[in-house]
Amino acid sequence: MAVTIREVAKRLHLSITTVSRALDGYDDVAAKTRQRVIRTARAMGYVPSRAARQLRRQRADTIGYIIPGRAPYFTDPFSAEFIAGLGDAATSHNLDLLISTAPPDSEAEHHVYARWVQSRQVDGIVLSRLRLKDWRVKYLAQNDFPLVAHGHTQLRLDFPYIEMDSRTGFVQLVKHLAERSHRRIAYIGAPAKFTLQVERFAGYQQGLAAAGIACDETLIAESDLTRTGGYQTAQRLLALPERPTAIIGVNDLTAIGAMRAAREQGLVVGSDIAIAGYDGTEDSEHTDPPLTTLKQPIYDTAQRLVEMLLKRIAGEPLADSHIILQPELIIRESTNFDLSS
Amino acid sequence: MAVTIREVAKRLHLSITTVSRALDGYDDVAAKTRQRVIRTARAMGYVPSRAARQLRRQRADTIGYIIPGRAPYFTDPFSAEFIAGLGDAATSHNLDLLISTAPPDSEAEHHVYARWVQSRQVDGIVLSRLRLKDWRVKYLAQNDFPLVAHGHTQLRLDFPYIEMDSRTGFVQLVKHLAERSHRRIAYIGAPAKFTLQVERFAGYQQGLAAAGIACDETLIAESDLTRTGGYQTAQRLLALPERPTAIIGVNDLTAIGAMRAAREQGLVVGSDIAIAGYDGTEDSEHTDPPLTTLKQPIYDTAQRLVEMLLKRIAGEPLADSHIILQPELIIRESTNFDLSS
DNA sequence: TATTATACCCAAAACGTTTTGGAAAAGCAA
DNA sequence: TTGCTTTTCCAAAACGTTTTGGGTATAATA
Repeated sequence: MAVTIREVAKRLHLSITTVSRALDGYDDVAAKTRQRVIRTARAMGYVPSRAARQLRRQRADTIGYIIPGRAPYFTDPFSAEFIAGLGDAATSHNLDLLISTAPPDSEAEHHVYARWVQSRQVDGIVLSRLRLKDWRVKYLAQNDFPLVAHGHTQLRLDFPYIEMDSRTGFVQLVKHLAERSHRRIAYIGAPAKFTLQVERFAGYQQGLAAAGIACDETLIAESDLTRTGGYQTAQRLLALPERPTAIIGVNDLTAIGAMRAAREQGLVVGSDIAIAGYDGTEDSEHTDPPLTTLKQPIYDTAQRLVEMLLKRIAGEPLADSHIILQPELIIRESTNFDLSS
Repeated sequence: MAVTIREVAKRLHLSITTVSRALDGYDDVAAKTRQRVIRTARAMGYVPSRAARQLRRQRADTIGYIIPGRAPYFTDPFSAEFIAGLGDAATSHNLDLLISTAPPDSEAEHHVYARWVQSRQVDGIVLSRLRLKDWRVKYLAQNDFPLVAHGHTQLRLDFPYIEMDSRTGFVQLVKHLAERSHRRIAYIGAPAKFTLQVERFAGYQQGLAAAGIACDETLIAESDLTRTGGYQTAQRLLALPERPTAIIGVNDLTAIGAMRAAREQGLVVGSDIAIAGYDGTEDSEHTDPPLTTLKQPIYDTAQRLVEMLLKRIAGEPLADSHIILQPELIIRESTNFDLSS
């Protein structure tokens, strides 16, 4: 059985109050006593019971994050990198990170959030992949529960977030392609309920308009943010009577799937067809050819979000609660050629 | 403020004992009363305080898993898929999953494990990427703390695990290559402290021996399980006076990095050179060409591990505490050609 | 010397559950 | 009616902390 503060106190012939306060660094305990306490506590391997502390302090020192889990989405590098960022930030602030899985908008998702909020086992929640009308935001705001998000919603609710200006990013990307003589630029998107889809798609359209290219409905397709989804959707696009000369994926995974589809049609990516993605995950560096992408700082964003969340939990004001970052256009061989040459 | 059991009791003019027992399904409360309790509890949005329950019950209903975090490793698909499996299994058993990050064998890693064990905030721990002399296993076993692992160690300690027979897998893989006329088969491994490296490397050597190929030291290199590591290491191997005709990566990421290096040398993977990996993550399907790999059921393994862990925690006997699975050799175009033709 | 300030320590309450060990009420048998 | 079960409920203890509100020496001041 683990050692409790009572045993430490007994060993030292002190009250548990004094032991507690010595360890917490209060100044109403003699320096000498504090030393004794700290030493024996360590020697005895004393670590406060998390549950007891949580109960008394009424906070959990834990933040929560929910990933889609397996079906219908599969784990993607975005989540992995995001979790790494959250985890490292949590560790460095002496927090714990609680993870759960639930498919977006499922019954299970409602359950998990409700449980976490009501049972007070997390002090705050990090959201990603926001949806236009995100019930999670509504729910958490309603319960006055601390949240921060990667991305925003269409709701009239104020909450701290970090967001990529992916619209502008996609405008740049389309421009880049148009400058290389592409006119038939396809777009493989995500379900329309995701904010990221709306933003990126708007950028795509704006980019087309800026380049004076009419928007061709047949070149617009929806997929599910996975490699396999991108692959299947691209197959359809490439089977069109007049196939696109460029494909933009809503994320890198989609683009990677599209590259495979193109190869299987006997097309050489980087000369017959251009393909680009979004995210700038490590994958994109190692594809054949390396993938042009819009890079967002996933890991760092996760870290910053944790810091924002901590401030929100502590009730401190946020210097800047709506942070907008520019993704970086990384041009690689998958698009870096002129179609007409 | 969240609603407590006391408020529910007051509303119903019952004792908190009765409310508690009604909700927990004891049979010493009248059916009618139970209905009333359940209904109002739900109506009031009552959820038991996790901390209070943990404190009283002396268990956390939480399992822990620690990932490397960012440096020096980067998030890889293995972790992502493993976490998805753990998370889904945890959810379906009404558990929580606590995640932390710490670089292998670091000071921080010791800290996290010690804290989790001593503060009783998790009931059990899942380990992956075991090391030959894994201090974590020693430490947990010493403290009689429930653990399950993906892989084993060289220590004389008994604990439940699921393990891949990756040795046999690599033997098959080498055989596959040898049958296609390869004699210069390189191997890019991981640091020797990992069990997986020892096993897979042994399989590589055994496979060479079986094919009557002398082991050439210059074709053996160590990397760090990342794409970038595989890329850099492969560059060195390909710069040898007599370059290898096949490269086996200790995992898919390494192989993916190697593919890139090969392409950059102007080699065509799948005809000039063969490259294969291990893991069978989704990445491997979409590379160019698709990557030959040894597939292991990461997601399912994680799920099964959680179930084993739960039994260990409950003190129930395990029907089978050392499970050994065969990886499946998936032959794709990256190796499926004969060198001499 | 008497008073006050300072330094150090502690008992008890509280956090919100679950569990123990009955007690009261109701039903049944004699 | 009396005694015995059975059913239904509950008071109080316990889990291990932190925090509140003093209390008791010792030192400083008058």
